[in-house]
Amino acid sequence: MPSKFYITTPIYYVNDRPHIGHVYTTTVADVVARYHRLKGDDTFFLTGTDEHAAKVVDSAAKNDVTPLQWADRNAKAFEDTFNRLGMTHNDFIRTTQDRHKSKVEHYVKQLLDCGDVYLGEYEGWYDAGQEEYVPENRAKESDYKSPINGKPLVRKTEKNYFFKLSAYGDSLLQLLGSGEVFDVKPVARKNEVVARIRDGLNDIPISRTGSGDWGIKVPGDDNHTIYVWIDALINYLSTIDTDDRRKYWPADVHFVAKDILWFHAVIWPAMLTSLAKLPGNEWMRLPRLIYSHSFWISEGKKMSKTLGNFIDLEKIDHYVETFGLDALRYFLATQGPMGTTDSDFSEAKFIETYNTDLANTFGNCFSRVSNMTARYFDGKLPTPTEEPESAVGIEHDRIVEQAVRDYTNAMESLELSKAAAAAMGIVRAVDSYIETTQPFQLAKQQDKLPQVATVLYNCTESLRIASLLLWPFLPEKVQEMWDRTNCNHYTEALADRGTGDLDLWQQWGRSQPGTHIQKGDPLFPRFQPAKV
RNA sequence: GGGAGUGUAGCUCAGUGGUUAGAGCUGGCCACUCAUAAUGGCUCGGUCGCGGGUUCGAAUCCUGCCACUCCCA
Repeated sequence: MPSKFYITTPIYYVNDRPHIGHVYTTTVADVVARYHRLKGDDTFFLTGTDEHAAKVVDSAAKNDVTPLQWADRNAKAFEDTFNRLGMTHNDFIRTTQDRHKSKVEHYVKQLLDCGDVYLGEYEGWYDAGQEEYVPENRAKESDYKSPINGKPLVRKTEKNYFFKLSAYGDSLLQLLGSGEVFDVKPVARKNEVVARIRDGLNDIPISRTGSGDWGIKVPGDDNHTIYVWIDALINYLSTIDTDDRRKYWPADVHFVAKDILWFHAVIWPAMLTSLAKLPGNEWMRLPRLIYSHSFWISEGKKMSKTLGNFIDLEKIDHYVETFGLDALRYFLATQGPMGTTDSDFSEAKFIETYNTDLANTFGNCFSRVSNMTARYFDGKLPTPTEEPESAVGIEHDRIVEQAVRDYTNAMESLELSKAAAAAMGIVRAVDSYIETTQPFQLAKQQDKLPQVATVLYNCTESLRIASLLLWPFLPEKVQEMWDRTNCNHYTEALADRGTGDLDLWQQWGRSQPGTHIQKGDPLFPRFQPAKV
């Protein structure tokens, strides 16, 4: 049954240049969003930029522009990058936009009015570079210097508005315990969160002073600016808090990297719980799932600019130019750090994945099947003369049915690697089926042509179904394949963030005999590493 | 300092008490030729980090050690 599906990436810190981390999270979210559109779900996929950090003001000053000009420039870099990489987000939210700021003011006002945000006093060790306080035990560990940049921490006392986080520990623990309405994945991350909540929650400051005009003021108190993290979290809600979009809430998945898990798994749901208590806000339920992935390392080592192994935009573009956009998507989605350990982005691994799965398996199998169709049946999909399984006693359509089930289950639980493997399994089964049935031998005997027809029909049908499952990972090349096999109606239905009908499309036997099948160039030319 | 994990074939990983520990990739051999030197089959390869314990029986449970990783508002 089609339903609504709302998926988000974090909004990205606008002072950064887009790099593999941003591209990874967004790609993974895009694969999942495309899967839901393929299924027919009314899908909303959100990404954007987080712009109110104080460092934006500094960078702008250094570059001799206004903060907003600086933010405009860098936000555009993210938007351009995601568009160029074929991301299908439905909206791109910027925290400097009025539509966001007005909502933030509104929600914070509500929290003030209900007493969950109050004026208090905070004293602690402040890391000016990171714009955050460092807890006492960690400050001591790092010798009262910034753990990030080594500059001395400052003892700072300030009046702050606080959010009553301490009031929400028990209800969060209870919700996480059942995992039914609100959950954190993977389980190891959830356990970390639960353990920390059990340690006890303190109220947290949600405002800062002295940030000039940059940021959103605390309603009714111009001396205080809403802490940038609070401002940022609200984007998930502010973007869809309109009459025509409210139906998308709650978010089905917030994809985040492990470094920002706490904000999403504790502070954000606590804020929402607080907001939802207020009349008219009953719809502000908690997000269903926070999914926290890990980091990429590069060529076996932590990425660093000095090591020269940083996967920046230039490097990403290089991979896209050399292997194609789909190859990058496939590599990120299937080899990436969806679990609790970091993954290694290495050129050798990239090439291996590309050649093994895309060139040798998917691309080659399509070539051999379409080529035989051209050779023996004049490029027209032949009419099968027997039941699918009777050709050689292999229940070929059953194999496909099982693979579709495995794929769907994996996708629903966000096991992208497993899902792709299930789709590839269909292709491997076709290769094996061809080996067993030997259509190229049978074709030498005129009276065996009906058998060849059945075999090729079964292969084509299997590949068609595999292509549907692979589309979220490989949209460009799959669409090219659909062009060549008269399946443009899929492309048309899915164009422009449209929706498909996987339940119907994946049914066996929907390919019409007589359909023209065009061989064409290899979908994924095998990559030959330059010999040294 | 406190807490939580991980350690299984060259590589990435699956396998939570029960026959000779598995998959994919890589290497080797064979077959095939429709296909992108592709595909298919076979095969090489592991004292399941190390030591103790529980058990008829442990990669799987307990414990000590070693190594690595992650989390600590």
